[in-house]
Amino acid sequence: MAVTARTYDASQYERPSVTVDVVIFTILDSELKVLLVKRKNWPCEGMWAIPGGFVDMNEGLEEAAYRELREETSVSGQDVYLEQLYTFGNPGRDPRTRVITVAYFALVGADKLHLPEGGLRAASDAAGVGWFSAYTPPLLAFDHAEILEYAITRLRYKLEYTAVGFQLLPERFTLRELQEAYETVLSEKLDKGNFRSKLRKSGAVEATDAYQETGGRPARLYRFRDDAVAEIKTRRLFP
Amino acid sequence: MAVTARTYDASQYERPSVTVDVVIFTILDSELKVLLVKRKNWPCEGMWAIPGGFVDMNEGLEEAAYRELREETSVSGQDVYLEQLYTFGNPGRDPRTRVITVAYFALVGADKLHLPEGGLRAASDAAGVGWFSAYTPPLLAFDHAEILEYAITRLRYKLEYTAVGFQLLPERFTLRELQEAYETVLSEKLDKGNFRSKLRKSGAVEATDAYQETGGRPARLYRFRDDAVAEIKTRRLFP
DNA sequence: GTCATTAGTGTCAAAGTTACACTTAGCAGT
DNA sequence: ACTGCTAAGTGTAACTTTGACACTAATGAC
Repeated sequence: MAVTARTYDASQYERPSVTVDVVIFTILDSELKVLLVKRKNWPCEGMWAIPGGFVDMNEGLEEAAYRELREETSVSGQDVYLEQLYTFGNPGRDPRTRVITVAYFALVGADKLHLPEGGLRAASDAAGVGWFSAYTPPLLAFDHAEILEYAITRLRYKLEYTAVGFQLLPERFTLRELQEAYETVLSEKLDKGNFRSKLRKSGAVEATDAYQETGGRPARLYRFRDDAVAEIKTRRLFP
Repeated sequence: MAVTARTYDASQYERPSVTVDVVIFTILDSELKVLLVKRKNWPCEGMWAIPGGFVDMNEGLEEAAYRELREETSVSGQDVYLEQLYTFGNPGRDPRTRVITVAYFALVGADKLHLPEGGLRAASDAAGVGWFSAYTPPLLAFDHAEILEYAITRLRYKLEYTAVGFQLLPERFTLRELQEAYETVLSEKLDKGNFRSKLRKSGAVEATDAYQETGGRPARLYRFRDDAVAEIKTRRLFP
């Protein structure tokens, strides 16, 4: 920070705007979905965009990201995984003025979503909200396609090395559901036996005594053991 | 970016300042060193700080980081590894005004350094420059201790999974020097045989026909094969 | 009962990791 | 010129992880 710069009277310089954008992922219908909002105003009106907003003067960045998340999905802080992604600041990425955006990505369990569809906030710049397939999104405003791509790459990395995938599922889930979530995000088939034995060794989940109906033999429901996260974070969890 | 926020007339809001800070690492005397500057002015005058400066209105973030790097070390873009680290933006991290800083980290080969000591820039906020042990830095200004810690963590990660360690060494190096660089950064002893066989399999280096004197048998000098980087980046290089 | 379907476990070969011992090449002292 | 020291550089064998695949178990439909 401002250490070796020319001596600086802060008030006399033009300053960029700073926003946070939050790439919100969930899994619906066995697909990785991202939440997008439709722009109402110039520029890029009518196009879809990653939700975001200006950082208030007395608000931390993460705080702002949580606020956006709450405004968009009514999901509270405890129920999501939120992580800073990257900061995008090319001059010219927004035609109005210099805007630097700190992008976050969030994982929300489908069960946590009281879908915002129809329940749009009042004083909004958005003309609509919806979940879109993350791999085949509509044409996006500004440089948001780049941000989304970056978020997907990071999500895949995270999933391979940490236990963060649980955040995409309801609190209790079958191992098949978990495996499908991983397969969806990684776009890759995993071996059932190997997936399960690795999970067992990691100690990341514990069995509940409930079962879920399926087409065949009922599947045991599992729960994520959050006290195990710390360990797991360090070693690779899945192939 | 600014999508769902209240309708927004940019001119009427107060805006934060945005800076870039660059954590510059090198290896000197078998130690991981970080470049720090001594602050001349309030606040935190007399304390050491990570070099940084304000982002100009028409300048990209990475561009600004390269500029800082050049100003501080006279090292050009080709000779360094530079990567965005994290954005720190707690209100109150700078007592003067709201400052959001985009932190970068840089790896510079010791041979590239025309040391800035004595050759300080003129119109500077800094009263001194120096290389410090990254693990036992002096008391740092603002939240720079946190930034440094974060940078070290990231550097270690990077080193384990990519071939980025070469950036810390001169163009030609012995395998022992390379191993020592890794050991220094990871703070961990590595096995000579395993280190070498892994390197051989990876194809990351090629032998030159020069040798370097040592206490015993002379050591072959190697060169980094930059055409191999692309592949290596994806798989884990060292234990 | 049989069949279809999905849950869940076990095995084994191939690949990778780790610890450690060995050979090689230069230098210095006698 | 031999001996011993130092550091370069290679090899091997036990162990662990991985990946492919086959097998058994529990339920509903017929």
